[in-house]
Amino acid sequence: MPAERAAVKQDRAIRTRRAILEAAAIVFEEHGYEAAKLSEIISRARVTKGALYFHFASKEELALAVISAQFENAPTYPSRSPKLQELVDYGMTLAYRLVHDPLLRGSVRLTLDRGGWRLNRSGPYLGWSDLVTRLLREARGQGELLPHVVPEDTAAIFVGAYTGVNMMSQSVGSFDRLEQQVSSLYRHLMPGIAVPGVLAVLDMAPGRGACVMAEVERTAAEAE
Amino acid sequence: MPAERAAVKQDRAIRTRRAILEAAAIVFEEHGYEAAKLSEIISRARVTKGALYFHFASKEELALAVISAQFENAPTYPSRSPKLQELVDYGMTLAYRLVHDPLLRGSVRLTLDRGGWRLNRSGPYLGWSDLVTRLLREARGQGELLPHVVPEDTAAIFVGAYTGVNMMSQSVGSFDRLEQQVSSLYRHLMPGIAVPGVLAVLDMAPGRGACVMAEVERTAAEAE
Amino acid sequence: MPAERAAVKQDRAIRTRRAILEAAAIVFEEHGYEAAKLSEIISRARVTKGALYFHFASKEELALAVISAQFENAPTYPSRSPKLQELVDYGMTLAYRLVHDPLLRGSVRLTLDRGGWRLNRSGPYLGWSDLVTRLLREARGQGELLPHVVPEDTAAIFVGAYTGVNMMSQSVGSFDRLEQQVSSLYRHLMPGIAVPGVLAVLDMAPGRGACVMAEVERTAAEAE
Amino acid sequence: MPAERAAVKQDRAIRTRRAILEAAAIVFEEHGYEAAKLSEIISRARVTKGALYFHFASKEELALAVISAQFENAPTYPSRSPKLQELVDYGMTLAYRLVHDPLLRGSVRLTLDRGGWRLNRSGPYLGWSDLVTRLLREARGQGELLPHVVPEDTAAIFVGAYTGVNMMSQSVGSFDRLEQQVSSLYRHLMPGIAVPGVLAVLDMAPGRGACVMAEVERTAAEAE
DNA sequence: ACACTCGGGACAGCCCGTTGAT
DNA sequence: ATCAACGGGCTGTCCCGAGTGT
Repeated sequence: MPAERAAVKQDRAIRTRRAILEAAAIVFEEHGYEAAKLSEIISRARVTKGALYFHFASKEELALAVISAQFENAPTYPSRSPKLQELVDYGMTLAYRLVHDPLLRGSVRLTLDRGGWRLNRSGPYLGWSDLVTRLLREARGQGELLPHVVPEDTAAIFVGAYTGVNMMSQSVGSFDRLEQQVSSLYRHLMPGIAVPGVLAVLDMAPGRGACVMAEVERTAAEAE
Repeated sequence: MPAERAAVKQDRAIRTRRAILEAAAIVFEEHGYEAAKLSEIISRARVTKGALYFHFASKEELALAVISAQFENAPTYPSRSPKLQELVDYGMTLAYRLVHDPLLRGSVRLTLDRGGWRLNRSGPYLGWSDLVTRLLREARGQGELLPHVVPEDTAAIFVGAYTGVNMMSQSVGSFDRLEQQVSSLYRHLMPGIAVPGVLAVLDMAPGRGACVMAEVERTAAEAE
Repeated sequence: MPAERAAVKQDRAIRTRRAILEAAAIVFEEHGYEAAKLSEIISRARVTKGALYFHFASKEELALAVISAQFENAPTYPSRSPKLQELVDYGMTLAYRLVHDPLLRGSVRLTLDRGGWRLNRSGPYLGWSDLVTRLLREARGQGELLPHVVPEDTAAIFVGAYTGVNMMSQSVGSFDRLEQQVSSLYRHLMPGIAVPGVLAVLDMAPGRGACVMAEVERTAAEAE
Repeated sequence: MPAERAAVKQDRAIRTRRAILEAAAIVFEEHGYEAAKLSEIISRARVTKGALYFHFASKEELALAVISAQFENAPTYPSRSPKLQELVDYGMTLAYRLVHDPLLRGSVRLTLDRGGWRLNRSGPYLGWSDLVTRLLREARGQGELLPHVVPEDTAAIFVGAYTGVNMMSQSVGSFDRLEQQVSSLYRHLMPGIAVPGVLAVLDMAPGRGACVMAEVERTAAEAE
């Protein structure tokens, strides 16, 4: 049966592809795009150059594959009553995922390395800035923001600061503390953004990321 | 006069060295350490490989020279009455210098690329974190900080956020707006740090960097 | 059949590897290790640098491969009744092989260039000195040596003199006369080593090398 | 006084030249011509590149200067009654000088490295072979040689063997034993060359070199 | 379809032996 | 006798495709 045969073949192929992708993510994350060597990737993935070349036509394509692999399992977050809580949830969840998913880390590193921020608007990637801007606009509509806040500007600060904290965390090596640092970042930024009433009810604890992820998975399981 | 002769000789050499350094800073800033090619540096500096090798023994040494070149003309800031104003001044001045000094930009990029944050503590460089921590401690001594602020943690957030905003600014290309964005960052962070009385008197305007630099140069000229 | 698959692929690879090895031997022999240029080797072997890099990771590894390639087809000599005849046979055969095998010449040149004599004791190579010493000890046991001969010392002289004659022969360019010169060396040295009775029956003629080699190959063919 | 000043200058210049020459000899001896680096020579001689190029126009000229520096203080040996004793004296003296004069060692190494044996006939260098051949011819004229000896052939063996023993001695590191090994070489070769009557009276002891050198210097001092 | 061995060019960085401006 | 600059060229090795097998 051709279908079955194809399935069998794809099975092994998929495992190989997955191994290459993960190894690539790690190496890209560690050295950046240019400094990453294919040879290290293949030795880490226990495959030969031929295998890699079969799945990915070039180094660049491999990098793009790493970047876009993340979107396949990106979670969708539930709505929250103070809209700003969604903003917090997004950041905390991202921190949680960054700590646990090397592929996502590689993806982020590549995104920062190559072409910088502009390219992120293109492709399937909508851009954090746009997302944050939208959330802030909605929060503004519900009267959660202090009067002087301009959504676009604050979004830019937000994204920049988040990225910087993430980078620093990785560089310092205290990567396991990323969630705490992101939490701390929120606590530093929110007083300048949110009205007191909202600020008081926001949950910005370090464990928030894990909490939300668990909830998301639970609802996903129920839906099925 | 031997001194004069040496001066004459060093004159051209120093110009060459300077040219190499600036070209290197630009290229390093643009591509990062690994991806930067010596050939581009020398073509941009209008020198030959031999000239480069005469002044710098290796690519790494060149990078280190770019990094440390910044400390030679680092300004010293005057004390301020609200201690937090010094923190603002430091950041705003840095932003001002980043915009106007390509060498400094290259230095920062290299500092982020190579070895990350840890290495900065070694050498003559005390590390931004340490500096910020010190300033915060002094501010705490003068009752300028909100009670829940922990200097070390806040310093980490500060440095990370600043770096991220800087990076994003460069990537987006709207580098001329860096001072405004840094100013914006301060306005977002300070409400979570400073007591209201101090917050009201802090000058965090985008022009603050240029203002302080002018003052520094004026006093330097007077001292001489 | 996996063996066959490997054989097919290796076939071309082996030819390439062989070509590189021989070209390298010639170039190394001509210029010595340091002065030898990889570019000359690859142009002489009609391969590209990629091919070379696939088979040998570095210039040094290539040199080591040339050195050790000689041991793979080193012949084993039959025992002789006057033990000293074996000593003669060894030297004459070596001369014969040196004339006809460029790989062996390269190997010898490299052995002399790099690290000198000491390194040869390590690895699979026991060292000419040890071999000669052993043969002399056996000859002593059979009463073939003059009383004042000390095996170790004589072996050192032997090896040194042999090497020097070989070198000179190559340098002068009259390399085709190597066998005659080695023969002459033996005729000069043996009277100071062997007892008259043995000296009279030793075959030290220039053709001895070819003669022994033919015998060795004949027995090898029979064994198979 | 200009003459005196000039003399002073020459004095320093000569010392510099001498220092360069000795450093070059050591480096050339250690690495051979191609592998020797000018940078190592100048650092060892404590001079700058400019100084080197003031005295020697190129690396090759420096090498040639090292080679020919040896002839300036080459001793002239007295005649001996058995002519073969002169041959021994020549070799033993050379061994003595090799051990004590790094410049001579460098010269020999260069002579072997570059162009090999042929070039030695050209230039001011007459060639060991010719010298040995002449001595042997004279010995033949006085009936000191065994009947089957052919001066040219024996000279070739002699020179080759001597060179080889020297090389080996240096490689092994037991360079202090060179005189003993050369002595041993003579003892091995002479029985195949000299008639018994002469062989009995030849002085081939290891101390012979020092002995002859002392004699030479004594007569040189007397002549003056 | 999937995988691997083998080979192809192209530079990058390094560093070396050399000359001009003084 | 110096400092500064030159440009050639070597080794390493990287990213890739052609050819072959399972």
